Amino acid sequence: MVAEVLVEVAAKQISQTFSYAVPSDKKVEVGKRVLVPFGSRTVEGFVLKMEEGTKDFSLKPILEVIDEEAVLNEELLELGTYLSKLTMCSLITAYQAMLPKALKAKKGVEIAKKEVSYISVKETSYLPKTEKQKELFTLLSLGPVLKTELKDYQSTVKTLLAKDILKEEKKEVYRMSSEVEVSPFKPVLSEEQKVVINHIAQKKNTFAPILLHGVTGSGKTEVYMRLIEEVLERGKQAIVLVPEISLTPQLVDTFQKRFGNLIAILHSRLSDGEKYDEWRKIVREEVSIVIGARSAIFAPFTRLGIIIIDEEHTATYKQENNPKYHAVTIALKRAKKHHCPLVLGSATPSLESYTRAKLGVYELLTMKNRIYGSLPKVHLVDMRKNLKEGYRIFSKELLEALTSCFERGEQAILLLNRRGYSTTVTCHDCGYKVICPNCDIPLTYHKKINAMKCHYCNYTTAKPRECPECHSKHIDEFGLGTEKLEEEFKRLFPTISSVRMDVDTTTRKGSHDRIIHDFSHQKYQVLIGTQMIAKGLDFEEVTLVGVINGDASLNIPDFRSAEKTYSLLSQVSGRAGRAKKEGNVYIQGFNLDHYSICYASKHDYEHFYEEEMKIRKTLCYPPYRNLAILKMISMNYEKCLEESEKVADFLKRNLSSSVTILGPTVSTLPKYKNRYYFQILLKYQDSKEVRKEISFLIEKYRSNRMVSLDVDLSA
DNA sequence: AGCACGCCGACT
DNA sequence: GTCGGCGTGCTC
Repeated sequence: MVAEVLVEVAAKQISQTFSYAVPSDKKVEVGKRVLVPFGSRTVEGFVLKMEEGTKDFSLKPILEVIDEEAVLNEELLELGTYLSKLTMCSLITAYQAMLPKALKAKKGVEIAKKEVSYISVKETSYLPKTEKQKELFTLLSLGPVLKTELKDYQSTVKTLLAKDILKEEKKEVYRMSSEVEVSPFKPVLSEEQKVVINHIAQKKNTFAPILLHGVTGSGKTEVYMRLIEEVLERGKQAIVLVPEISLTPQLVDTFQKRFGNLIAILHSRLSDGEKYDEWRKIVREEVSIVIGARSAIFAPFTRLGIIIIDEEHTATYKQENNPKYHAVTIALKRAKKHHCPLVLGSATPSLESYTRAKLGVYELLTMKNRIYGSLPKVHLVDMRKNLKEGYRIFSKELLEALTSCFERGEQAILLLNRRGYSTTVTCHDCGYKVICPNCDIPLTYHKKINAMKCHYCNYTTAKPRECPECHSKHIDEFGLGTEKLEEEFKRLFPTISSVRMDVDTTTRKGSHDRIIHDFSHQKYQVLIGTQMIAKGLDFEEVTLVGVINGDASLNIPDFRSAEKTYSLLSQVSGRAGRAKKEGNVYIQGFNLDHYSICYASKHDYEHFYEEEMKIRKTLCYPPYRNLAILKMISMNYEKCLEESEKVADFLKRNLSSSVTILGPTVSTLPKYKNRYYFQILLKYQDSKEVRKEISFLIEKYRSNRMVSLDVDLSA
């Protein structure tokens, strides 16, 4: 037998397999990982094919089979080829991206099953001799006991084990076996929910992509759960994607109360061992539901009955490193394969999805009303006016609203999408700004650690006492971050308890959960945070949301900045007044006339969509055109620019005039970790010629050590 | 990606 | 004359 092996070597290399002889004593199978000699070293790889016969006796043999069971089943093998073609990455990169770390083909990564030992009596006729032995046998009389629970009898156990009177049995345990209590309670469905559920349930065993446009608080989670119940009844399985699961512990909680331990959970905050265990629960079909972030779309279920993508518009569904795929694209592929519905849920659908729904590519289902009460009232607060009156961080309006909110004993959320204490450290006299030596962007001052940090590469350095340029002592912090906002809040409301949630306060595992748990149990009256507090949280007692610098996100140079602003404001507004009490939202800013803010304040998605689509059309941006971003990366600035120009020239010469080629220009992040970034933007309709030329370029730059080329086809 | 092979500059 | 610089190309 000959096995075709895709070796783990060369992330850049094209998808080429190598043939190896299969030793007769080894259980080589397609989809398993094997160890093979490769050049002068030994590498891991995936078996992709098995063929009869060995004409070529010069073939090297497979050295070792790593897996007992294949890690890539037939569907995943096929999905990998799709992924590599879609994103123009190598096949090996595709497969590695689909698997948890423990199952990737990579040497040095060894993550084992977790086992515990149970002690039980083997020789029942044995009569305990000592006092210690008698005690031990009483403990064991009820059945096997965990070895770790017999610490006081360690030596006794050891002796009796050696004498073959006791026996030790190892049992595999999952690192995340949470005993959850299933609650039989199910809420009464609203009319809207019933319509949606019935409609989607009819689509069983059919490929049916559906956009579920439901306002915040309209009860999408309950819809998902009812649909899944129906799927499980038919013996099928479900994948639920959420933006970042550690930020949505409430959704996980709700699901666990309904489905108990039928759920596997996959997200970035799990340890490698935990991910491995969750993955195996799926493979062994011990669970029927997966809730997870982006990569959970590759969960190896074989009888998928539904795929649900919550908060479909979220940017985290797009992977930013290779392979640069969008989870929705993969979901469509899998739903088609399994003949099942794909539900994309959002209060603020992406323009791409909404357009597809309008064109009939997706079916559009709408939920316009909240289960309880109505949408909150949104107040736009002009900070120019407030500044003149001496209100700097908190406006007069927001201060009054906060005061009365606290008087009523209700909770509030304050959003500022900027972490740290201040945005920059600047010299008053010469204007010098402290920048990151690796990324050339201003460093952010963090008061708690009394240091400045780069928010991109995490470079940290002490704050200078004087200006490094002109030696003036007047060097100080400018701008506002959550750390300072919290400090200012505490100064203004010394008796009100508050908690801050951003990257800096949630580095430890479980700290998200703790903050959210404590806030929902009224331990704090105010939650202050960055955008991570905007999504999916459901706090009944929150009646007030304040957004500081609500227009700041409009200034980022991204064609989606208006869309992101609209959705961020809608999402965070949606946190207010989710129970019976009325909610109020205050959005502070300097540029509140912008249509994204106006329409967000009126909860008017339809008009926002129309307005934004006009701009996308004029500027030839998605969904009217496809985008490809080519990035040239090098440590050497001149070389980087030079090669970028060559690439742009090449594209201009070889692509038809229907493709718009912009650049090269410096990237949105011109320097990162000491590497320079130039980019070329392609706007096109037909992807065939674009893909052809880009694949030529990828091949060309594959071996270039000076400059590397990075391609994003799903921007 | 590694790692060898290979062809040119500064040294014991 | 050698040691080592890193450019080029191959790995079943």
